Amino acid sequence: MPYNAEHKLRTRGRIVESARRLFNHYGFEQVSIDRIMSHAGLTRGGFYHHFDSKDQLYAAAVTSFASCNPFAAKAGAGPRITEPRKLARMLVRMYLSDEVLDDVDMHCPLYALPCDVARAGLSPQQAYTDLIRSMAHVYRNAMPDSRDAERRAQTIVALCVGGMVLARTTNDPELRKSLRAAARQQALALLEEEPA
Amino acid sequence: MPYNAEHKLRTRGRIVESARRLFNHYGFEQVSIDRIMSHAGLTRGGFYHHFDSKDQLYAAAVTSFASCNPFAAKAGAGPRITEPRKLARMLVRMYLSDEVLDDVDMHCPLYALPCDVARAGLSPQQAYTDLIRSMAHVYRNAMPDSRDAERRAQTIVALCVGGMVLARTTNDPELRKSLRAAARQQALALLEEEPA
DNA sequence: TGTACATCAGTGAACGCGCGTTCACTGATGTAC
DNA sequence: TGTACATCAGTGAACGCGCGTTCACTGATGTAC
Repeated sequence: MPYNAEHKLRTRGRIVESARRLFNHYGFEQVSIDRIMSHAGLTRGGFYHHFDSKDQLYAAAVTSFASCNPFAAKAGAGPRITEPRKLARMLVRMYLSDEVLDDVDMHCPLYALPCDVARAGLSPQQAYTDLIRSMAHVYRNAMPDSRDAERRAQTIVALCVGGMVLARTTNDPELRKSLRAAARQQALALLEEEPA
Repeated sequence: MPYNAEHKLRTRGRIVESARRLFNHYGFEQVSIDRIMSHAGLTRGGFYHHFDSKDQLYAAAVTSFASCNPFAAKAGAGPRITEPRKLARMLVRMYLSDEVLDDVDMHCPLYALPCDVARAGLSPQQAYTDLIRSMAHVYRNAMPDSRDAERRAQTIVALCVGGMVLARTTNDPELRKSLRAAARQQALALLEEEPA
């Protein structure tokens, strides 16, 4: 058998990673297979030894999105944060930061590809639902139990995603800043708020 | 002079309206000029008597949402609302309502097409910026002057858009409801809040 | 150990199709006389 | 009032390009002997 089994798998992984970054950046339709393959250091033709179609690659890329937390690498740099409220505060600040807005590779699928997913099949939608729930869970854990903790947690998620969607769509740098600042301030206030 | 001036304007309006609905439904790339023209009861060739390019049509479609606001027709059914705070409350409730979520023709471009615009040219981005500003303006007007009225207005916009983006992305009906309910409650609270 | 061979990951040219755009033309309209 | 005419909104065929996909080929690799 030529090449060991791992070799093909590693190449496949490179294609998916390349696709994930490019889709994030430019959207599904705007990125050609040729470009994805070149970006992965390969040529067009080999693509169909790994995937049946561009759609199938898309599903693989979305899955790889949701499974790997984009902030993990960054958060891992400093000391590990275990205190729930500290973690929640950091997540809000990071999510809406200039740093993340400017580095497309760290963009969250929730605001990077929401339209593509709304049109896509069921399995990406499930991955997105899980991602929303896991984000809300982090905020929920940062609050004392109360009747409306879940509502506040979901509000924070909406603020984070809404702030970033809007920042991405406008070309006015001042508005990009102030929209995220407004969302951040409100989200942090919701974390500190006394339980109802 | 053949045809009166109004005639061309009316045709143009039909094209824009057709584009607005189809773009909202299927996304910018997925809808061809041919399809837009057919949908408007015209043929492909005439398009360039009205627009220089598909991008320009896109910008016009986004702009048309703000001016010929689809909520207007719905709101127009009842008595005309002039009191700013009442208007703002109604806009929040309508924006995040089941009714609007289920009727794609009423979707706001801010959450229906955000990914398309991130890559698109300048004029669509400008149209989006204007739309964000005009929404914030409605909320701003509903509040007494204060140091942080603008911030609160922008927070409400982020909540509205974030809530709808997430609702569109998930396939869990309960989550679709609760995310919007959370965003709505917070947005309405911000409208009523005492100025800082 | 060395060599011949089979496998298949990867190559790059080519195909077909759809779409944005162009262009020569048509025919409905308002105007001039 | 009737007719000839100029305008230009709208038509539909055609063009060019890019992209998803196919395919015959290459050459690096592990295996058989």
